[in-house]
Amino acid sequence: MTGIDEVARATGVSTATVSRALRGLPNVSETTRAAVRRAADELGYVASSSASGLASGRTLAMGVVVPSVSRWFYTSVLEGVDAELRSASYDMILFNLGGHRGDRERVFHRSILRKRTDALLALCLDFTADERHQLASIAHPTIVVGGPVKGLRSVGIDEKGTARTATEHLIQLGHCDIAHLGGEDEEGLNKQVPIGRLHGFQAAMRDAGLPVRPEWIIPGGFSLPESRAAMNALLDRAGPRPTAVFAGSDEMAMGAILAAYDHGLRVPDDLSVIGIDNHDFAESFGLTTMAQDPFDQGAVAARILLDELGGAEPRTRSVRMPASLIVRSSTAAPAAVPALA
Amino acid sequence: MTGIDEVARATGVSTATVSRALRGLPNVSETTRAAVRRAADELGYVASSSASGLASGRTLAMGVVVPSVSRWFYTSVLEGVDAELRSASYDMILFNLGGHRGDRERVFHRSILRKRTDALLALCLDFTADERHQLASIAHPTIVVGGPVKGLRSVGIDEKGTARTATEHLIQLGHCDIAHLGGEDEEGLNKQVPIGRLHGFQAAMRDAGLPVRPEWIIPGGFSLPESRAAMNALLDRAGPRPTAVFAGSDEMAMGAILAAYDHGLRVPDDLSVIGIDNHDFAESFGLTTMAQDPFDQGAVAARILLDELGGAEPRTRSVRMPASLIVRSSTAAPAAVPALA
DNA sequence: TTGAAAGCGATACCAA
DNA sequence: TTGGTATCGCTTTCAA
Repeated sequence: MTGIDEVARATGVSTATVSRALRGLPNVSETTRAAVRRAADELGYVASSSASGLASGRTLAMGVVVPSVSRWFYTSVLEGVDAELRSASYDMILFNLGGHRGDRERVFHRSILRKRTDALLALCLDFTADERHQLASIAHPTIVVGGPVKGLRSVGIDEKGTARTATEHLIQLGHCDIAHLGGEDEEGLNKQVPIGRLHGFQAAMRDAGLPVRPEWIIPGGFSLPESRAAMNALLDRAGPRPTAVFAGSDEMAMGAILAAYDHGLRVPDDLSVIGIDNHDFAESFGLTTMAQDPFDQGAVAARILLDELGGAEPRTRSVRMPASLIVRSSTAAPAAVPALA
Repeated sequence: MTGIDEVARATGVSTATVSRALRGLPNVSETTRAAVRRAADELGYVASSSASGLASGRTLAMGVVVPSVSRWFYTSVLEGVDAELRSASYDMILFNLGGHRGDRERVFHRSILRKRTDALLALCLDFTADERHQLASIAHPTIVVGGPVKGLRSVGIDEKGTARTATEHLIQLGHCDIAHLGGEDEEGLNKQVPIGRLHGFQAAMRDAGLPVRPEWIIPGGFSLPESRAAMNALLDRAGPRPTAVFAGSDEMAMGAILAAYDHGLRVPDDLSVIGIDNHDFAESFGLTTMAQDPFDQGAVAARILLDELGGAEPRTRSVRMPASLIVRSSTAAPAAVPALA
């Protein structure tokens, strides 16, 4: 592998100058810089990340911690983070918790402390006191996407407000019997997200003077199959059925739609369904939803970290990103009751 | 940040011994090792990856190149790779090409040469001659998942054979008018995958003496929305309609199912649909499919690289992984024609 | 604008 | 089994 001294030799300058020239630092004559660049290209020289990391104290890599990589929201954020890192020539080190409980330790103890990364971006995680302490002690810029998280700034939508708007959409259409498909999330993930959505639902119902039936608040695990099963179970029960469902995510909403089909119900005629996300499949399903843009959220979060690594003043406040209603064909006024709007 | 010499001082041994003790190398008395471990824990010491990388020449990180992170197959492979890396205490550096054309250069020139990684695992990529040369010149263990790729070993299913089996399933049910929803992939991705599947389809049709109508071979871009649109276009056309569709992936198959619904067709009564993958949603869609296990494929590929990094003999041959038919409710005999089976 | 030389924090060889 | 020390390849003062 070509080393810096070979480039220096080829150019007739010192290694110090080569280093400066290649990194675009000032105080290098343009002629020298050009010569160095050419030589480096010809020799195929690229600085070793270990060596420069050791010498400079910066790895030019960002750690990204994800709960899993198989959910639309996470991968979309990842794409956004990636786009931003790319533009800054930063590499991404991906820590996938993927249900492996004990693995958090790997991230917090081994990797961060190993100085493999310059900063850390976490998705939808909740941190233990110990972990938060760990993070603080390293003076590593850190941020969370899909918050909020106690003691850390985050980037994300207003969970409660978004859920409220979704629910109000159904109420305005004239629905009174509304179920909520919620996302009971796994241990260690940020429970504030599903909880915020539940609270928004309850608040909207309360404000409209509508009853919230406990048995109509069912867990969908943020997944289509689980939601479909849960919704089917609800529809199987004797007694009155809801005329609408507010699902805490589009994937769950799709599960609800399929469950409606399973029961021979038409959407939106017999059952209205609204979700949150604007998932890639939402349009295909004709799904009315509260659209958010996780790509953007990831990009914004990454940009904040990069700016701070670049010397910018740390921003302490969280960033609230927008969410907006997109009406498609999965919601309509209930069959018997005329719309109020 | 705690350094190795602080641990050495605290323990009363040399840094050399600390290094050996912590890495589990032989020739360290158990008493010493225990003492060192304890001191390291107390001080919160973890070796700097830059420093050890520089000194040892190994980064304990693997580069993983993905075309994008928003397709089920890729993320599933990623989970498998991750599981294997985790067990070996390797970190994952994720290079997401994500449609950013020029970005391949980043991977092949900057990152690999920068020695940020010890090995490289690529998903469904096709390499240019230059890139292949680049890879070879670094003596970096490399492998591809979702091949085959000229000049590189790969891990993947028998594309053609799998497609043939899928098509034969439809033929055995009595279908003669079969369309193929194919995956015209993007530039730079491995075209062998969609091409292999197309060839398998054609071969099965030919062997059965069935005609292949060019206008019934339509591109679905490996995506649900695109496939739904393409399928809708096909169903819109005047003239005879196919009674069955072989989709090159489950996501495309789902698009076909939704298109059938768009046209008021019932599945499987009016249209049978089969896919490839056994996607997370396949069961919910009642989709008959050729199941493959990308998680496993990723794990196997990662294991091969890790073994070689551990000193194992390089394996030169590609690995063929299994795929098997799962019959669900999206396929049945055509309405008019009785099943042959 | 450039060069010389001192680290950065581990690893690995050679002695002991 | 352990310690001393050269070394990995670059960055970064400090001088020139």
